Amino acid sequence: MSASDLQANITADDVAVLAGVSRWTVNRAFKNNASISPATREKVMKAAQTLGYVPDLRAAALASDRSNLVALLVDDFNNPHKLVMLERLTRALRTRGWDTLLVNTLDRDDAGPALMNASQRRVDATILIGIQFDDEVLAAAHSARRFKKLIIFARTSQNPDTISIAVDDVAATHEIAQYVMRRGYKRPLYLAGPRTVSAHLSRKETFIALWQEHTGFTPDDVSVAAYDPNLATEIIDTTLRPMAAEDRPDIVVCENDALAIGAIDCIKHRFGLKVPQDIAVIGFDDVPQAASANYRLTTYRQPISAMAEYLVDVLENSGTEDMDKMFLGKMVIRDSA
Amino acid sequence: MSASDLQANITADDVAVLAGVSRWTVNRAFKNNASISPATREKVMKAAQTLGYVPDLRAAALASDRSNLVALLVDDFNNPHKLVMLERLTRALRTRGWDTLLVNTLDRDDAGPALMNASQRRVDATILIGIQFDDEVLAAAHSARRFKKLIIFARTSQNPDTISIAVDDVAATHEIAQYVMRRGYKRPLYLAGPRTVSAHLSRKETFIALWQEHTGFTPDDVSVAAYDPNLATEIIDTTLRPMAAEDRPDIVVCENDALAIGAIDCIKHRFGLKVPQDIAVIGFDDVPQAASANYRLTTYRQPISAMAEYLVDVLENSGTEDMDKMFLGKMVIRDSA
DNA sequence: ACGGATTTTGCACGCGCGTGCAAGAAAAAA
DNA sequence: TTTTTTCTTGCACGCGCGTGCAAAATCCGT
Repeated sequence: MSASDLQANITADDVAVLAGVSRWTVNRAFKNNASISPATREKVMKAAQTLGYVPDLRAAALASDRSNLVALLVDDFNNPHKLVMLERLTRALRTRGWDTLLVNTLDRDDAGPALMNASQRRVDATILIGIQFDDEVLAAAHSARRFKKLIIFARTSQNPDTISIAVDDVAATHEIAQYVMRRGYKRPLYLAGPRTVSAHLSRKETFIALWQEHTGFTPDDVSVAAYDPNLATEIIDTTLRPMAAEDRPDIVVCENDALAIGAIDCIKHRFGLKVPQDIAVIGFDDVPQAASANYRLTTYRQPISAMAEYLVDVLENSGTEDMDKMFLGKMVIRDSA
Repeated sequence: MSASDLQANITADDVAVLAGVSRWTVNRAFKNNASISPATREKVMKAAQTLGYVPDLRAAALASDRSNLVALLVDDFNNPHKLVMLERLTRALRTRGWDTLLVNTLDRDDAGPALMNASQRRVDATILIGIQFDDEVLAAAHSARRFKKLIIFARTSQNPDTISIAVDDVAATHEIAQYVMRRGYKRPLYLAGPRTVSAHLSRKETFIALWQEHTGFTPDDVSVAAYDPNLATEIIDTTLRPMAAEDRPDIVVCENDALAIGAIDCIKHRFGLKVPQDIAVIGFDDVPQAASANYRLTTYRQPISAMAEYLVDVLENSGTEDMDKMFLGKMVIRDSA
């Protein structure tokens, strides 16, 4: 057993000795656009390989004040769409050299501590995907000047210090409402998720306003406490249960697919009705299940990959201009409406 | 605008000056079991609050060689069970003071780079949840002595340098096989996921061996290339399609719920058959959807929360004893079998 | 009020690498 | 060959905090 076997941490110095260069040259070899000759780089890399050296990103982050790390705060693990977003985001980030700190916002009051958690790691940006981040929390977070960038993903925000990357809900809801009217549905029920404190025009408000405007009739709506299919099943059950058959909606327009899937389950299995013949259902997101033989859900697909790519663009941009961006998705017509 | 407004990074020194103590006392105030008087701690905390100071975990990690960070490598985002695991793991970790680096193993050949990615952050442990980590990759990773701990979660591994935290597949499969026999099913079809290189007894092999032993008859089996419901639907379709009705299996035993859900969709919607009357289905995992009115899936629930807690125990344990552990889950009987 | 036991506080040094510039080497031009 | 120009390489200093120990402060009983 030689002395080198006992050495716990191999540093650039060790590699430098073996390669016969200075420590700085070693680190340069690992840097992408560094000015170093191909010959020395190869020499260094070979030495690094035999020693099993990889640069220590903690030290690099400390010295340079850039961590290439983003925090991803997630508070809603019931919604299957989260898995899609996580995959797309981590893929785009890692492909372009960014690492992801996944922070589970444990409960409603945990948003503050979760943000603090991220800030202790000195991440370059914090990305919020979820619902519990109301304007109050955002303002508090930003006033503490603890975040270089605060990005709200797949959700619009009115907060001026925040970068919001989302689908244009108003345009999307227009398209959905148009479709619903064109197909001749008369009595929509809007199934919404938890109410956020944000005052901006949500999908629900937009839909209801549009429907009123075009038909003079105000649709009913109900809310589910979380974007959870099983909860949606229960809410639809208690909503439809007391209704006479002729009073029932002819379509349930859902804020997203998680709710739509729960609604379909309820309509088919609790009431023995057919979708779309008895009650149609329309969703939002186009989760993988929406395409399954069982649901064949008509929905609206968000361009998550494009949004994720744009998010990395934002990270790489050091300017100060307004980076908010709205995306357009597209309707996916299947059989449920 | 005062000078302090321009200061980018507030450090413990700044707090120390304001609180009238030394820098070390400031950091002690933020440490849990530090020897510090309640009075000074409060004084320090107040100063920290007015300055908006939080300790820099990068520097702490660098100085102490403990990061309180684990890497979570995930390679299979199609399986809805992953979302459950992610939630439970991040919850257990964060509750007990650990942060999570989520690394998306982008494709089959990315396991090595992904491990390297984790190692550059000098994480205290690397957790593998997925399928692409064959013994070869694990051995390579460990021989590079780059990981303090390599944990395989929810999957058994034969690798001796690895800590495996998983359900006892053999016991679980026994229970499932017993149930299937007791209910009088005669012609099971085993629906398995992608073949791993691991040589150990998988659920499939165990089931088939048990069935042979008890009935003398060898059940058929098919494999799906990924734990993806929609893929499972296609495989079941092509498997059943050429069969005469009387040759069809009377139950499909699935390696997990992702496959079982796809199988049910196929049986019901592609063939118009009833579950369980025409063909029964049994799963593994108990994903949230399994409880939905639509699937009512009979399955086997893994104690993910307990396993996650144990994982943190392992992290906090500095001993060298063998920390592998097998858990027992329990069958959840619903209507699908 | 005093000596010793106990708690609380301060500090030198190091963790591994980045920055920006200057010195050195190599290549190109004269 | 000599002189420029260009490319490579080396280095002092600092990033913010932990470790282990010694000095200082506080406490207790008598």
